Amino acid sequence: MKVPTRKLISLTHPSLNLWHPTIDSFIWNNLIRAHVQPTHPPTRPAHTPLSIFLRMCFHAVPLDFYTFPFLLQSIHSPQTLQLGRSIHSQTLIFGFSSDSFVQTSLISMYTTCGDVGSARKVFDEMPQPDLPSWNSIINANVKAGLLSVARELFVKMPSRNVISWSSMLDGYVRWGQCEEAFELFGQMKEENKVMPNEYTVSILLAACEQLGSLEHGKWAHTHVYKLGMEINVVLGTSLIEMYAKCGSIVRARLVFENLGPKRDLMAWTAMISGLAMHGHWEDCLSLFSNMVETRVRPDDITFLGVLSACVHGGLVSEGKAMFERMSKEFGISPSVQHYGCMIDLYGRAGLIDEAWNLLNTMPMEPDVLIWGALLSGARICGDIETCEIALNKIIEQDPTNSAAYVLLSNVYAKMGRWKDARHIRDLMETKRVKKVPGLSSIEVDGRIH
DNA sequence: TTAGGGTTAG
Repeated sequence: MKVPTRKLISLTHPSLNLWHPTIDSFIWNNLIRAHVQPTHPPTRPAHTPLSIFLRMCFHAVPLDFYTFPFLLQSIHSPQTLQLGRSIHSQTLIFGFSSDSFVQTSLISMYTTCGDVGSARKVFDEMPQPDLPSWNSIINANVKAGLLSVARELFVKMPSRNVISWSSMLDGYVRWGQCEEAFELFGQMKEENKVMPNEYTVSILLAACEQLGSLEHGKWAHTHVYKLGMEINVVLGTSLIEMYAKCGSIVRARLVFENLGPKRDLMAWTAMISGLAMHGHWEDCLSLFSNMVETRVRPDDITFLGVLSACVHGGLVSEGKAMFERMSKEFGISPSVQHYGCMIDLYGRAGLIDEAWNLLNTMPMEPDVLIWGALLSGARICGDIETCEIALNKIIEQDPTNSAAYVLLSNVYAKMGRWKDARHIRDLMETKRVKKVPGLSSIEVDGRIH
């Protein structure tokens, strides 16, 4: 049946006042879809999926079975949960609530909003859930860490495909139960009904990475060949990561080289971070240059790798240059971690003034790691005043950090400030007595300052 | 010509 077309009322929607005389559901659905996907570079569009949907209703364009799955894709954070609920009720009003595509979209919407309970309600109301719905509800429980519920559903489902197995495996790996993951993978192979794919192996590699076990990693890698899989960029990135984290930078590099022109931002970044992790700062920096030459744009994570290589190599001027290029050349505003790297870099080089200068320009509140980096720099070059300030900040932000109390008390002793030293010792005693969670740090801070 | 489950860097 042909969907009837509707005239667009131009006045109500200036920028949708296309010269087309008619616009039908198909176009409206795709207009919604187009607005769900983020644009490059990010813009502030004049319309949102919701506003388009509302106008669609206003113009009495008939909704169809595609409309809600698209619209629901725009709800993907806990902040938008209320809106998601309203859309859910609209599916009931418009009579699409018993469509399995709409229902699965609702389950996944509630999952991304962190509301497993509602996801489960939708699922439980389905008389005959199909495979995507089962997979979707398993995924909801996996994301929420409800592994036993996920497993229960996994066992109960009438049929399983590779996604079902991968989701369950992912749950175990995600929540640190790697042994269970390997066991389940064994079961998957034993049953031999469903073949593992690139997704499955990626998850398995994440498990190896978590265990830091090169043996497991090599074993998983052999599966890639046994299964006749092509190493795509995602799988390649997982392999690079795994080898780097399991201690074999040589194997990581080999995988990286074999990826050839398929290399994307993720693959480059994994290799760059791996080299940084292994202290190969020269290779790391030259790889970064290659990346830029290849016209792959680095992002904030890439720079974390590059900067940490500079920290480990003690490359102050290179680090400084990279830090500047990051915002000037690539438009990436440094995060607290980037500042942390730089302050660490300056600190280790004994450039406490430089570290202070940078710290003072930070647009965000320096965190414990920043103060910690400044502290270790100050300790190296014996800048006792900076030590005192940093330690007070650390205690202020992390009142349970007993090492900081001891250090601060020592600092005061060294400065001859015996009263202050005593005071910090007392404070620590008090803290030990009142080791009750919820005792606010303000009490402690109040006495320090 | 449009739709719903799973993977990668910290």
